Amino acid sequence: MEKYKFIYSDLKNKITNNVLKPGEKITDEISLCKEYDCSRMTVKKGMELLVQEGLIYRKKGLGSFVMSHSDSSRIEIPERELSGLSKNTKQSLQSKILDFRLEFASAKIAKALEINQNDPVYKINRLRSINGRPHVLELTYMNTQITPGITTEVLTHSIYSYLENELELKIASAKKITRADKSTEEDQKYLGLKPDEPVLEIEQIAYLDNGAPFEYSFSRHRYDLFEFTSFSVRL
Amino acid sequence: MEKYKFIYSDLKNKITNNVLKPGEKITDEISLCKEYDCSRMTVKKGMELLVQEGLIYRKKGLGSFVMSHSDSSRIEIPERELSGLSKNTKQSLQSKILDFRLEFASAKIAKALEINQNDPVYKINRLRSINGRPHVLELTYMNTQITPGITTEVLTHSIYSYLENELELKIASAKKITRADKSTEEDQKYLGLKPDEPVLEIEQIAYLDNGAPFEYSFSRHRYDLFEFTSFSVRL
DNA sequence: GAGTGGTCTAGACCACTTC
DNA sequence: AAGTGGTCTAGACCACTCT
Repeated sequence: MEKYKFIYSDLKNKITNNVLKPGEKITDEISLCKEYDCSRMTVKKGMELLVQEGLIYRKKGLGSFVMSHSDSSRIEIPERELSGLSKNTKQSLQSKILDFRLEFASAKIAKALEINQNDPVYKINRLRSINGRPHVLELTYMNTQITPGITTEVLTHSIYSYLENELELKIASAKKITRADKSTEEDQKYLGLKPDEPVLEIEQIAYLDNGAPFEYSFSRHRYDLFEFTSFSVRL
Repeated sequence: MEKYKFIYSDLKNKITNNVLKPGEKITDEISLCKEYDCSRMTVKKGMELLVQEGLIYRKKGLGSFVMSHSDSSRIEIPERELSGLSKNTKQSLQSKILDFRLEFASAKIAKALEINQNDPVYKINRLRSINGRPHVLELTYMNTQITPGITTEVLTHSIYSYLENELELKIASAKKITRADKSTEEDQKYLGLKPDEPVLEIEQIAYLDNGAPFEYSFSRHRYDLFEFTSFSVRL
């Protein structure tokens, strides 16, 4: 592991394990250089990751300090996470395939996936449940050129691990749009919602490390089971 | 302005003005060093900001490339933005004060603002409209110690500009939780929603540059007028 | 082999805070 | 004045991609 990532994860561990407590001052950069046997720039690079994550804040002339952290009851999904679910819960996750077919790309889908209209795409509609309880309805379109060989077998497990382990593709980034929406009859049927109960929809385009969009998806979550957390820092 | 920020904003301008087009290769680091008369680390620091924003991607051995960008019809609010609205729209924004009073902090509010229960807090309930049309119902709690002197006068304008210009406080970061919710009768009344129409709620704790939380707010947006965009990069 | 970005160094100078 | 983090330099070496 790179030095700066080691410093980042080492300090992160100390914060989450409460070895470094909220409000507490963190050892200064020069001392950390000696502790980790590296240059100041490397310490800075590691610390910067902690700042971006909202775990610490730093003030010129004063030092670096641990920020206070929270806890919640719903399923929290950090905005940074790229996968839909898999890594975010240690509970048992099932996927029921509602629809799986090839389609001609519509104008909207073609634009998102940066392909031509009417190019073939996989259309995947899955109901994802945790401990047998429906949580999310996930509609996914994928580029058949980039991600060939999708089967029902792959879909019942994790698409992402197939892409990374079998196809050796590197997932690099994702654009997300979050909105609230009235539930449709389909939502109500599969998620067990009443007609007046809404969903939280995440529209996502996921990109490989070569900038190519390989997935365009719409995840409709039960409004009472999900919330998305994020942290932003001023430039 | 610092050199790396100049490089960042200069390249950003070239991308948004389509001087650098989607997919196009960006001049390599060494050449940029000469162009901007600086070291490689400085060029890197500027480019890194563009990567975080999803404007470019970089590949070892290949170069840096402009990512494709989108456009939308609703009001888009980048997740990075800290303010509620003010900067995100050039249209006329009005604030109607529905409630403004002092209250004893509840356990929940005290925890968020890191004060003691029953400490005094400002409670502010505002209806924010754009071009006369109600968009957001904003319930805000503020620490009276940190942000004294809040008046109806201040509230009808921007709280943020009062804090930054009058009190000279520096707003540094914010934690946000995004969720969908059924509209309450109050939501329906002020936002003009039908009973079955939902809201998009953003719960936010905003922090100063000394790590102190000064604001805890709940913004309930019309579901059909808002969506929140975000971009995430794998570490 | 030539070109690219990624990591890292060992300093320098500055701005800010506290004493 | 001493201590802190922020910016910047002018290199080094490595890993990766393409030819």
